[in-house]
Amino acid sequence: MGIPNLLRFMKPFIEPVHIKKYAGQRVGIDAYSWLHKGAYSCSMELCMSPRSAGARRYISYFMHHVNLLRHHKVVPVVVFDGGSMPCKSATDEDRHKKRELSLVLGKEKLEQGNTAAAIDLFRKAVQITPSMAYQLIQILKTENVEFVVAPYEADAQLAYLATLDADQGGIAAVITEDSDLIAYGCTAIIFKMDRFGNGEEFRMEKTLKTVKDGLCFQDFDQNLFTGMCVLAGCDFLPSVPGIGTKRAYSLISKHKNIDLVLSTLKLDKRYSMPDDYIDSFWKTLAVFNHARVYDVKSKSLKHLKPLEERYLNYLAGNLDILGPALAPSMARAIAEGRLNPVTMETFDEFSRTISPVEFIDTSALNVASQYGSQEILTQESTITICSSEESRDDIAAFVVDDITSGEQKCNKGVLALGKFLPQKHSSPAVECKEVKPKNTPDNNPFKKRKLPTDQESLDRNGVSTGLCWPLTQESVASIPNERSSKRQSQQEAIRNITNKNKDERSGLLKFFMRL
DNA sequence: TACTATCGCTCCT
DNA sequence: GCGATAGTA
Repeated sequence: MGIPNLLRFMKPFIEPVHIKKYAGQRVGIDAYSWLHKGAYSCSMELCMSPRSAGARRYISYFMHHVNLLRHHKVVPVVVFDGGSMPCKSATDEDRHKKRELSLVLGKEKLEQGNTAAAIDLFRKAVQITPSMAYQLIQILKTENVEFVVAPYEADAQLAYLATLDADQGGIAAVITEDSDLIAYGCTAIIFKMDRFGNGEEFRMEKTLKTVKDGLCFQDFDQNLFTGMCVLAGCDFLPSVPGIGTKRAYSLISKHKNIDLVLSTLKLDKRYSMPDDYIDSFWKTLAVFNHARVYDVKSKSLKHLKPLEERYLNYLAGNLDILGPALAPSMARAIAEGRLNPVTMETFDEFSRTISPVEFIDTSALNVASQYGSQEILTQESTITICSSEESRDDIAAFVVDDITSGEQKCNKGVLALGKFLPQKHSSPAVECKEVKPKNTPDNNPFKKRKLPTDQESLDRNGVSTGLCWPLTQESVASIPNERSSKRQSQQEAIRNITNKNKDERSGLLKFFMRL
């Protein structure tokens, strides 16, 4: 997903960093990145028994990283994606079917005793659901970790927070795996952060100043830079075939004017630019520049950057392409994690809060007994609960894994998280009612990373992870909306087969024109 | 030759 | 996302 190849292209401007560099500062986290990685470690449980303790290991993964940050005196600010409308485009169905297929095949392999193959398939079937995000939010609340649910894209929200001062709720950098943050003009981004806090840092300001490896962005401003990204292809608009990061850079570098680049490209016989490409291009650029975000201070929706007059004219006053405005009370309820942005239902009506005790009790201890050991994460350390004979009902044996030194020390005493110690009578795995799918209005513009489409998918926490706009069915079909460009091309192949006559971009035009 | 497109593999414990 | 490689202007 994001801009294909952008990270590789920007490699000369990306430097190693350790999270401790941001000690004393606030750093934003793209929740999806860590949820996704965490879910990888328990994909089988999420598929086979989503309500089991093991299926919540993704929370352990997430909290380990949160506590790593806190250990280094970094203040984490977790940002979640908003939801999406229930659009049933062909691509969604394809994607959904693929996941279903992976699930079915995975179960088959498991029955046949081929666990390795089954796990491989379960990894392809697993998805991040609103329920998973909500359960994480409960833990974040009890751990006093600041979080916000973006009205639409988490990326835009993070880029916005990066423009604010810390006393306004701003952040000094963003931790993500998504190259879109670069296109949004985010000032400092940490990619590929590992469990020790090592990552790779991109700084926009530095990039626009430095000349390196034959790349020079000195004549670029933020708009040209974002234009280059859009030109290279993004989730909202595929690139003109044959144009990737390098040619996009060359074109912008040569003309230093987007209008000129587009008209040159249109006249270039080597490429075939769709008729509506230029129109779509400007609207996509408008999204990257002015997406709707939530402002914590004023508790209302704002634009990432104030709207320029030319866009106002261009969009003819219709700003819904940036995501429709929401009533402040609703925007706030979503941002604070009280309202499911997919269904617009109150979470509390349907989901039960999981207390940290229950969480650790089930996910750490039960898993420990099943798998040998389980990590519990505190602000200071990673504590491994062992399922050895030493473990008793009331006090578990644990190993403190010092985050800084990497040393393992056997320890049976002081636990910063005394409350996480198991209760004498371990409670059964928490039953969490899933959010019921409800008839959601078609104009619900949310992102569809977490959209349950039927009861079956709910039962296994299944949802798709694509991007979704307030689109008509046909327009949705035209937008590549997967995180991976591979899937994107697969979808396109399928789409071409299932609907040969459809110009894949006509839908996007309809989308823009409809609004 | 330079670049884009595509494939298979890897993320997790 | 990465590296390797196939395809193309």
